[in-house]
Amino acid sequence: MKNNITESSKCNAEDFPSVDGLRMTRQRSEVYSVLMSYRDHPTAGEVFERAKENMPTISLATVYNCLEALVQHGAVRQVNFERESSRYCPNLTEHGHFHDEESGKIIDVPLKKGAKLSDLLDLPEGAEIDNLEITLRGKISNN
Amino acid sequence: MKNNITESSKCNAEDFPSVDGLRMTRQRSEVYSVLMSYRDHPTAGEVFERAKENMPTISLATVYNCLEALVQHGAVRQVNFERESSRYCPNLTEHGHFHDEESGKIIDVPLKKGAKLSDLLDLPEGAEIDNLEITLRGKISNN
DNA sequence: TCAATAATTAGAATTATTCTAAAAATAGCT
DNA sequence: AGCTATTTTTAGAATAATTCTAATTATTGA
Ligand SMILES: [Mn+2]
Ligand SMILES: [Mn+2]
Ligand SMILES: [Zn+2]
Ligand SMILES: [Zn+2]
Repeated sequence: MKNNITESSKCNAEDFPSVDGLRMTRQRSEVYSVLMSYRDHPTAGEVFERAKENMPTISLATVYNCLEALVQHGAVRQVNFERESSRYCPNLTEHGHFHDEESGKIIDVPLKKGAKLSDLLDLPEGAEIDNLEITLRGKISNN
Repeated sequence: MKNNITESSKCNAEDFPSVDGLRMTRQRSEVYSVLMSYRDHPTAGEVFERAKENMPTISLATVYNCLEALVQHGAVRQVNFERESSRYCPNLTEHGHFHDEESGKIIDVPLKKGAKLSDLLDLPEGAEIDNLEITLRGKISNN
């Protein structure tokens, strides 16, 4: 029952009126609410399909523009798996992504609190990390 | 003076005659030696340019085919940065990649020996990891 | 030697994304 | 409110990395 969006738990664009220094147009608000409501990792095309339900006139170019604006303002994250189309993630906590090969699902993988990256990696001398991406692929053996 | 390929240290295709269960054609051998000689992270296009120096008739389609075969047989690794073209890595030890925003260079980041991924990540119950990709972007402050 | 299979090749096709340029919306004045 | 500058949206064209197609060439192994 985790992360299951019921009809009554769905949000509307007006529930997300502002993102820091970004002018909130109707389209940006709609795209943002699509991501905040269904908390999965849709592609731009999937965001487009969902956004059209509420706003049938929105264009794919605008969805790309809105996603870019939201990413640049740190409101959502862009995640990439191999060469597949980019996906967009509403979870702003530090986390990686596990791609389940069986179900195709993408699962957020939280970074353990207090864990330091430098415990795992031999970082280059003087490296200042602006961005970290951790991607896992595999299966979930449920028995 | 690390990882500097001098003229005399360059290798030729015949220095890499075999990769486990993969039929070693002239083209595959050439592509493989390009990767093993210059130990950086070239794109398919860059591999193509380098391979043509020794084998002017090789085609880009073949370079893509060879790279795919080498990746599938675990002889080289494919690495992706955001939506850029794929790059190919000859380093088979477990490591991540640091993309230096200033120089554009890609630096291998070794995993510390003995470090466990589960110390850093809250992996999903029963996750069997087939593939791990760690990508870092940032600057190197040298002072 | 001779089929069967696999690899290479040039060029066409695909597809996610970006670009272009015109229309619409918005913001900041007066 | 009107006016103007700026930003955003939009449809459709363009781009570019990669994959596909179908013909040719190379290799295997009976
Ligand atoms: Mn998938
Ligand atoms: Mn770069
Ligand atoms: Zn996520
Ligand atoms: Zn590498």
